[in-house]
Amino acid sequence: MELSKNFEPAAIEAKWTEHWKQKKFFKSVPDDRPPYTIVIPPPNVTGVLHMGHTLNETVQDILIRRARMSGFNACWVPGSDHASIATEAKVVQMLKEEKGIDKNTLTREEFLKYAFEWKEKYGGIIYNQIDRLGCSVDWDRVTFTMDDHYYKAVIKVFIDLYNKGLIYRGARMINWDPVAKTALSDEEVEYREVQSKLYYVQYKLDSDSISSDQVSESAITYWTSGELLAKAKEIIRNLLKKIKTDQSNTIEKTIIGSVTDEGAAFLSKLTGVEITDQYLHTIDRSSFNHIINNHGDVKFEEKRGQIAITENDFELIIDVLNQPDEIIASGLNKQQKETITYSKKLEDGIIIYLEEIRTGRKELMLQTMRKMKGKTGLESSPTSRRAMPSAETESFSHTSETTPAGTKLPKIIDFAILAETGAEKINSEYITIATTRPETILGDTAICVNPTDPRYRHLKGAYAFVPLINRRVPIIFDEYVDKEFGTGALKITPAHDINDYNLGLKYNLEVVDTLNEDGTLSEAAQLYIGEDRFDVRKKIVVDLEKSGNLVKIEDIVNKNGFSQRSHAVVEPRISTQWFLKMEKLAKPALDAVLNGDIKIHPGDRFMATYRHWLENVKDWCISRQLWWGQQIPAWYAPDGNLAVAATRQEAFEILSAKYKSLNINEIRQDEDVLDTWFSSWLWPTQVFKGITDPDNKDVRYYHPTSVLVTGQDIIFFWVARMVMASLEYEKEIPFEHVYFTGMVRDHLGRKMSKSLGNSPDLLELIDNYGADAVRFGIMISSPAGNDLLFDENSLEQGRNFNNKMWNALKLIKMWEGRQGDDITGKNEHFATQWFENRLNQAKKEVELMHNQFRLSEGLKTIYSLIWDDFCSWYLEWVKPGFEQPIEKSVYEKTVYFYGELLQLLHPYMPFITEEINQLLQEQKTDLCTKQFSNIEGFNENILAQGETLKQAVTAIRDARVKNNIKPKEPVNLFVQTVNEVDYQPIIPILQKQVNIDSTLFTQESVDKCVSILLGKDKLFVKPQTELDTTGQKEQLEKDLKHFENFLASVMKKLSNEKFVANAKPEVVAIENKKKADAEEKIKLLKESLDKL
RNA sequence: GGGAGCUUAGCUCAGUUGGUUUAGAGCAUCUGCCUUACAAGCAGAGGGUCACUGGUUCGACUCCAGUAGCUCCCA
Repeated sequence: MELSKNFEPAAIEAKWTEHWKQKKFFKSVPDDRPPYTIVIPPPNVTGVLHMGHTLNETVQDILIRRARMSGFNACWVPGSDHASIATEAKVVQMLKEEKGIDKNTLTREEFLKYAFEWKEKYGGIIYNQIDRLGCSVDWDRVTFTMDDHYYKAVIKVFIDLYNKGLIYRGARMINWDPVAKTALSDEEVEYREVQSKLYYVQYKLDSDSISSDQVSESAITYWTSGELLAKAKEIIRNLLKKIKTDQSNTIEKTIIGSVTDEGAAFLSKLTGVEITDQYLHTIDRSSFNHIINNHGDVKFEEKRGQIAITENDFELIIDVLNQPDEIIASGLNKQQKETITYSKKLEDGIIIYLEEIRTGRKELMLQTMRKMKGKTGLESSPTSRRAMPSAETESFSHTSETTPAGTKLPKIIDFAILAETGAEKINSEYITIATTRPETILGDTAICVNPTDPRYRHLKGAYAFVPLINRRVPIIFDEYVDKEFGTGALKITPAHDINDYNLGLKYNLEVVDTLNEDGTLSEAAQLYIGEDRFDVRKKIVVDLEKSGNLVKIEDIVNKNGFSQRSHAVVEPRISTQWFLKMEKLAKPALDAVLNGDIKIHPGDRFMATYRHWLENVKDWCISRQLWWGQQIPAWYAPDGNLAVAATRQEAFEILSAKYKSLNINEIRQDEDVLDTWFSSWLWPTQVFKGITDPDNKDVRYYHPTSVLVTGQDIIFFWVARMVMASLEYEKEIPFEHVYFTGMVRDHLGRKMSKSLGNSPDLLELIDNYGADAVRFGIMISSPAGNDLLFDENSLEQGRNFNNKMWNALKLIKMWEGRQGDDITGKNEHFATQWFENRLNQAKKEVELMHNQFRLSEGLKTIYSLIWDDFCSWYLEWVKPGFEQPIEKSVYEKTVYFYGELLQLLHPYMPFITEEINQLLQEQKTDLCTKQFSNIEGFNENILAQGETLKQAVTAIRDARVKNNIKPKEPVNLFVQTVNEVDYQPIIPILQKQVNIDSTLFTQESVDKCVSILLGKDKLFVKPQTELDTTGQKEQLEKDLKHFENFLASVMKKLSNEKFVANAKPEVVAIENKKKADAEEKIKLLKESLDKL
């Protein structure tokens, strides 16, 4: 048989795909074997596979193929989801462009007919791609989220959750896509930075509403004792957050302090309020642990719920305020104790002053000062003058009252909390707000300022007028407002901003919805009615300027929400939608992951994300104003009362109980459909019909599935919700493992996107490189969870690998016809023995990596096993001379080894391995179903001999190059070693590999040779021609230098008494051995140098 | 603004409880080879203050803290 020069994937891939299908290898039905199940994360039915999918499907195929070859009943369910918004948008566009039909002229039924036609036409693209990639899915189980049974399941779940009281209908602020004219879930909105303008607009104040005495007050911040307490807690908490290291429970503990009389007097003076509250710093449990762990000599005790720290470690404060802004003073205080006083400016203009009183640990203090060098004028003014914060600041001090009497004086911390003074001039005629969306001022119903903001303190109870429409709106005070942003005054538009909406609820503000569905202004806006929001923005700026309300315009970069589907700017909008209460569902879903029932890979990198989301879960808006999807099974009587039921008839029966005279045709079904994720969260269950046919044989066998492979970006959208759905409806987790793949980027690290044109076409890649090479390329550099920088170079590497394997096949096939008798004791026997051990070792490594989902490393191991160990070493070692026969047993072993290698690689590169396996020798079974045999042990000693052989070959080749000894010139070899036995088996191969005539063992150095240090042994290579020693001398000197440096570092360790005393004995022994070895090598090298 | 993570060779990444003969791989680079499986190859080589600053320790790429830069998620 003639084999082509290079491997040609195209025909071979088609052949095997067809063969596998015909044999139904990937069809799975429940049997006695343990199941291994994967459900594909359903891609969008009308989309195409991008590189992210490709990575995903490849990972799944590797897992499922390996499981199939390891005794499992492997089942991989393919399918796709209906992607309501994306698909509907595409169908609408197609109707318009291809048929000239406007969606509005169609009935729902007509539209759906077109949509299904579209799905039939384009839905196959994605399945074809999965097929071409070699994915071993069970095509008999392909599922689509709009299949009849699936549709019913979604409806059933909706009704069930409604009856459980978890689904409700309500008016809420939602994300509105004015182009698709539908609500979007939070996850379907993408935030992007855009260049925009910040408009400063002044609103005239209603002068009657401002009391005059308030205006005259100075701008100093006043706090009530309660406010001060809260503020202090917040500051300390924020500071301590920085040193929070573990995520254990956040039980709050009081750590230090209470106010002294002196401190209380100061606070009273500052606030004008009598201080009765205890002034406490709080700290959370994890910060506390951190301090305990990192300051070993911290002593603390609990007393009346307070813990007094009595440690004397300066570091604590450094940790808390790790970078003081300024050291104000240092020196001795009245009690002749060393003190250091420094300040830290915090947000909100608050300065915290701390005074450290040291009790004799001068050195530590100096050390700390050194740290602060450059930040302070400390060194030039080491005065003993006690710092007195200047005129406008005062300080007070206190000691911890919780320190038990008689104990060593604890550290004393002085502090003062001060308000920064010097606010802007008060304007009692106008209040100026800043906004990026001036068109929304028509919906303003309040202005909000921060209650601690001195600039607006005088406006309590005041009103202002909205420009152009003169609506009188109140000025309200809420902590929510950021004093730093804009003017510190915020206009409130409850109908068009989620935060404003919440404030509206809190302060009972009027809601004025100024927008229509399509993004034009409504009648409620009073002006610009019917005009687009962006046109109005331009116009209103002009009008505000004319009316004298526009103060200034600044450039600003801010984030806008865009619809993931239509890319329109999303409008927050009040709307009546259906919601699912998440809290009760979230709890068990969180527990399942926290208690380890579901294991996330890699490690727990994504645990925090999962947890964070489930602990802060919000109700899920599940309705969408579309036609493509499951229509909400809610039916309305003419007066708006509703019933939730699967059919019109059932709904009618419920409603007619209330309305005796109701006609069945009078009731009307809700127009909206359900969010696509509301169907895909049932995926692991309903692909086995678990919802529509509970407890059926399939779902009992396959569920919970083994592993879910998906991108980390849909932890919320999908992973968490599937856990909820399975726990609710199957009473068990949906999958045991979750494997997160990274994001695929281009080789410059940019996201793949259509607009950048950096997203390659999968089928084109397969055409160019072959599916195996694509799989190889995408896997070789994608450790779990890491982003993958996709580069066609790695596909090239895959293609080269294919050719390497192809050529190895050709070589072995050449030997097939020239098998000779076995010769006992012939040298090739070492090669087969060695490779057998090496193979077992590698198999073990690969198994280990698979168990840890380290697939990329598994592939690397196999790649190097095949290329380096098998092709570069083993085949060269057993290769017979030109036109010489090969021993029969060696040939057979070689064929066997190659078969084993192919099987090991098969899950990663299924096509070429099947093909070569088939060509290697006639096979009874196909590789894809061939079961792995048990892994046998390996002999370390033989592996070590193999290593010696490899090193000797490399070293002698290197010596030849460096000393200009031609490869064709035979040399003699002398080996100086105490382990002759280890050299005996490898010498024949060594001689053959580096063209050695004869080998002798020697006890002494040999003249006129190149000497090579190999471990503790010495090799002398004696050429026939005269030796040029300059190169060799250089090399020897270099080696000598290296070992001398090494010896020095070892000696440094060994001469350290503490090391010898504290380190484990075996570690010391190792160091001693290193020393002895190094000394010996240095001796050998010196000898060699002397000879020259 | 809040949270999570990353930083090791030109590039992409390993480095498994702190001690492995003073850090490994692939790609890229350089040198020599059209050697009878493979030039999409073979044989060699060079290249790293493990981001920075401190701390803990007899000992730190590894543990801790801070700083800087980058990324993602949430708002």
